[in-house]
Amino acid sequence: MDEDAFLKAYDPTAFERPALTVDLVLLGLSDGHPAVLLIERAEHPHAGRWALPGSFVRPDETLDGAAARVLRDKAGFDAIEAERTRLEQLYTFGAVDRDPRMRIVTVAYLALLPEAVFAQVEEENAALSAARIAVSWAGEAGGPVAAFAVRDRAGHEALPLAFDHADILALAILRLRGKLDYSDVGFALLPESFTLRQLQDVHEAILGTSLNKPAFRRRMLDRGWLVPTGAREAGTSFRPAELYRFRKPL
Amino acid sequence: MDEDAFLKAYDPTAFERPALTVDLVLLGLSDGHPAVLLIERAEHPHAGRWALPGSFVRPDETLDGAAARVLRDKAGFDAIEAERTRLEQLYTFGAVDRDPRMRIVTVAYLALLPEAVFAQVEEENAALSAARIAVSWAGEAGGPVAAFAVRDRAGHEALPLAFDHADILALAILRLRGKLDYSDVGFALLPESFTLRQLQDVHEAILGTSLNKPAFRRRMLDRGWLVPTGAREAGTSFRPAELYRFRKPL
DNA sequence: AGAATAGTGTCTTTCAGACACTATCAT
DNA sequence: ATGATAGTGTCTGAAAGACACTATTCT
Repeated sequence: MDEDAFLKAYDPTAFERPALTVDLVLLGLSDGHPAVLLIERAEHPHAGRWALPGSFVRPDETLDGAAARVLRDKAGFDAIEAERTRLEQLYTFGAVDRDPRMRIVTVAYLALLPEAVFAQVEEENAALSAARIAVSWAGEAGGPVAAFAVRDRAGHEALPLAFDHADILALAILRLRGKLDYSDVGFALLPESFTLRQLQDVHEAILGTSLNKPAFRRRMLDRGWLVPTGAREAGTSFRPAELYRFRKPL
Repeated sequence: MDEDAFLKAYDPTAFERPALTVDLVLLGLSDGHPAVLLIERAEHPHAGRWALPGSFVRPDETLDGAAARVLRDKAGFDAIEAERTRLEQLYTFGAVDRDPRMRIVTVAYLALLPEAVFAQVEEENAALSAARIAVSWAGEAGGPVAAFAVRDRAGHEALPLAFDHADILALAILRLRGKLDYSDVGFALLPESFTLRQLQDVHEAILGTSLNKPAFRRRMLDRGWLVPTGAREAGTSFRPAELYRFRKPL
């Protein structure tokens, strides 16, 4: 049986196709802690639960294109912000019953938002809320991830996520953690200029561990990706730290 | 505009959906070199070109399930072999014009086959051929990958790949390379028992570099994943190397 | 001056690369 | 014995962890 015979036997127009969507994990920092932008579902299925922003993929757009459209239409990014935001494909989720309405396969994307953008989007877009992420460290090899509402975290109650979006979120954190050390993702969450302490805090928040200060500074400075701005932190009641800017390696 | 309004506006049953397929990158070693199993397309589109084995995703199966089905039906794996083979999702390709017939989005999977399985499948399944992979190292950051027929490599002419399958193959090699150092993928290509030299050869073939022998041995043995079998290599005209078995870390 | 954090000097340990050396097997 | 590869001992240098120390700014 060769491929063409197979294609005839399974003529796609004659059979039902799964629906295809994209879902976006929009990560940022809220109070120095990792957080994600979520939409509260108003109607069922999963009414009252929180979902990642997403959309169906149209026949005439790429997957990346669909993800970029969600960024504009559902997260309210303007063209410039959307252009600047780097969307990275994360994984494709295809469990048969992941949506109770019908068979839907979703391609998950991950984007890291600078603190200012993250806060602004959450403020301007009433449909979106920032939810702090809490990671359970059961097995050290990447346990389950729970999301908490960043505003209503007095009781530390978990925000219920819709569909399999908790799995998607967990994978996003793991991906981020894996790339933290050898890529420039650590800078994507920070504003234009930042201190080394802020950078270290971001790394520690994502990794869930504490890092050695001199070693961290050495590694970061030796890479040559940091340019001192000459300016210093303002508004502290102690010695202000020097501000650095991230410059992509040549 | 909230999600439900959006869902109403884009009722998926009212609009055309992309078709969804899975494609498998079945990697193995041929003569110590990385190779992939390909199917020569008999009819157009892309007649005469070589394609990764794949299939449409059925409504009642997961993506992983569809990939496993291709392994059995198109690659001719029996149930036991298919069970043993670990399929890993690689990436989802969604360019609008990647297939000339219609809009098809494909989820690519990667599997590593032990030498014996690789050779056996190629021999028994007339539709499949092993093609050696050649990697161009233009930019050091992962340049284009070309596939050569392993049998007809006298002239070193590139095998033309169908659709965007060259891109898929290139990404598979990059993924493999990235995981080689911190995972156990290096063992998946080797037979049950193997020498440290064979293991090093596999690593060098995938990385495209030569490695330091004492350092390599130290790293591998210190990980505690290797168990000496007590037996030794046979059939050499020199000192036979000790054979090791891979044991998963506890 | 005191408090609080920024930033550095240095010792130790760990580990990869390099190189030379010894060990062992077939012929 | 010879040839060829397996396998190891050891030196060196690079880099991380630990710790203590100095520096700087605000109140």
